[in-house]
Amino acid sequence: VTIVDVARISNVSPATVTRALQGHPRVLPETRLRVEQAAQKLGYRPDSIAQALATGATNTIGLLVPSSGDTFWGEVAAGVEAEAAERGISVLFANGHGDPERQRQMLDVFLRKRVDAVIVAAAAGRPHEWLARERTELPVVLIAWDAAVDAEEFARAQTAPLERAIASVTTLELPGPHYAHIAFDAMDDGSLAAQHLSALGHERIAFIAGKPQQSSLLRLLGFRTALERASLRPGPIVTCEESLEGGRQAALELLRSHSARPTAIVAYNDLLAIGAIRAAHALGIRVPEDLSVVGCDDIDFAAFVEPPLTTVAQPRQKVGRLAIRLIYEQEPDREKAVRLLEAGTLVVRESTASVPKGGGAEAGR
Amino acid sequence: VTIVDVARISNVSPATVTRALQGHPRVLPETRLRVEQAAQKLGYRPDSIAQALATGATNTIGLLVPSSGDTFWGEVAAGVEAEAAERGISVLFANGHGDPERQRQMLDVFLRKRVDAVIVAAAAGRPHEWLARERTELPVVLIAWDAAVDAEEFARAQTAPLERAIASVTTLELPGPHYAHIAFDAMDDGSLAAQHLSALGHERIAFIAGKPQQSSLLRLLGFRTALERASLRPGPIVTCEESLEGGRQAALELLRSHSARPTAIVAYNDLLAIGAIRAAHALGIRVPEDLSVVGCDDIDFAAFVEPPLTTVAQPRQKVGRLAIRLIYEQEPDREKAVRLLEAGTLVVRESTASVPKGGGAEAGR
DNA sequence: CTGAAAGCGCTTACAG
DNA sequence: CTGAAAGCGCTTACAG
Repeated sequence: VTIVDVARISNVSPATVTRALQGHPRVLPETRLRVEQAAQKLGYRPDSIAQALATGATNTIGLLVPSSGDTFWGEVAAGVEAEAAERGISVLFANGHGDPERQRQMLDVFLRKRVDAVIVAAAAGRPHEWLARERTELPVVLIAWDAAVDAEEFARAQTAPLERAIASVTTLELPGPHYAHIAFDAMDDGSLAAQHLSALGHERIAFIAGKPQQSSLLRLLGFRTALERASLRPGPIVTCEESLEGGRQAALELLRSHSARPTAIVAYNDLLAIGAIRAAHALGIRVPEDLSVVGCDDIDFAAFVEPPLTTVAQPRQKVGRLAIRLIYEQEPDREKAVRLLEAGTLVVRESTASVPKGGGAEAGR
Repeated sequence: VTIVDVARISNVSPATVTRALQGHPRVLPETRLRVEQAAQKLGYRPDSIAQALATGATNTIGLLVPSSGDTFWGEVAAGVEAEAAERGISVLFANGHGDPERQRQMLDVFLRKRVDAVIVAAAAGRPHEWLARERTELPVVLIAWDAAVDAEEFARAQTAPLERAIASVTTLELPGPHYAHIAFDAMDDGSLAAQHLSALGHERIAFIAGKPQQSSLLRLLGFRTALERASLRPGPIVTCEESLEGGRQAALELLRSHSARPTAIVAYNDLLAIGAIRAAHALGIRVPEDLSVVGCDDIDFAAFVEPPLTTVAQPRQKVGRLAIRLIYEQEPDREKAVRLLEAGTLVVRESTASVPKGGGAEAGR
């Protein structure tokens, strides 16, 4: 059943059917009614494909995630979908599997499907490079692009004077002009975590860092900033693989040391934090009585471990919604890169407590 | 850049461009080359929208999930996406929020976007009813439709003779003809769990059931079947709200009872199982030394609780992939409802162990 | 207020 | 092997 069926039944031309159904002002109320009834009766459903071809807009966006079946990106996707649905926009969904080549292929599919725009979450590689190769004017919004930083730079940021370290990281942040970027405020995450601990009276606070990526570096820098603000010297900083096991190993190293043992640990993310808690358990160190641990991200099971993990939650849904708003509300001034920084919020659970009596370090001696 | 641009540059008609690019056999190798080079040079990307309008196939399917940002359905979605991507099919993604009306709306969008088929995961309500109202021939495959059963029936199945109970549930199972249905084999899940425990020597095994839904009922019936096979009488069966807290309450009830305390519990799902473990901890009952607990689903954090949970994992990705295969490989004999039952697999972790010495019940006396 | 016509970018019989 | 033509189902100036 097409528009001409409706036209025939209601004794008007197809053009009038379009106008009537779209609420075009200059249509006789009576003919509008006739058309609507005919459409209703026939169960007419305008063909979006034909509409898209005629108008040039598909009312569809492409969403590229780095991995699905993951709660974190799943929720970002949920935010995208929800905001899109409210506006009558559909979302084409694809998984880049963290692989730049794969990502490019999916982008190509999106391009051919003539999406209105594409949202790329946690783009692999350097988006401005592979996007440029596609030769397209398609609006792109990046979510949480996390650039790799080289190992040297990473090491330097751990010890370099704070201001200089921050300055050098900041220059890396932009994924290039022309692309809007919505990022989680990683530096603020690190600050929130450290500040929470210093407010609890901790003075020896260690940091477990992850891969040499901007986000890890920024959280570390935020951590350093908060401590400096509290006139505290940062405790030991260790790097590890981003897994439960990595966190466990790192914490073991931190907690076994004979010199002043930290009374608190900030981990780059929740997985590392949970690993650290396991390490503490294994050494007979109680959490939070002897050691406080704070993670970052508030992944799904952060609330389910023992003890439930204090962490910094990211506004995942919000960031997804924002991306859609950016696409459909923003003046398309593509020369100026848009950049939005979204702050996380501290979620206090049971893995943190006031500093143990006597400063806590003694307990380890 | 359209097909006519390519045609002009390569000195052929648009029709020939189509043929050349599609690998149509009857094209002079030389002209094919010319066309390909022109396309390449211009960065020509055939417009899928136009193709869809001309051919009638969009190479796109619609996927409706009950909630996104959930690992379980996220993984089913990942399976769908992966299998689709391998076939060059795109997936339009929408969230029904478990609301039948909402679901219908999204289906309508899919219909207008002329998807080749739609996959509905965990459909809310009675799919054959609301699907019928859409007056469409669109192929539909349902994944894991879980029908509500009325409370009486639910109660009856706990006590009725096994064979009869099974028979009565089975009649409810089909979501109607015309719709393919891929389901997790819930009865087998329950059997696997119970069988694992009886093999460990447990004889007093309780069951914590969830909402009055088919899946809960079937797992219970599977549980009963396995016990009967092992010549064991089922332990107490309690029902509760499907949450951590619900599981905790139910277990409290089970474990506090002065009469013979169960040495093992099968819970309808992992959440309930984890709640049950918390209850045991609170009562000073050790898991798995004094009490074995097995869950079902293998949700993300099942491996992260203390102790890591023994559970029955569902083939989530597989089920997603299967749905796509059904759509693109199946002979479309729409009169015969296709129904696939996918079995889960037991994942043994640390919440189960051999029955405590002396039968265990004594421990509670 | 309404209609006839052209067009969106492709594909596919039908000829040759 | 290749081209001209018609068609997919809508929309939108352009007339009237």
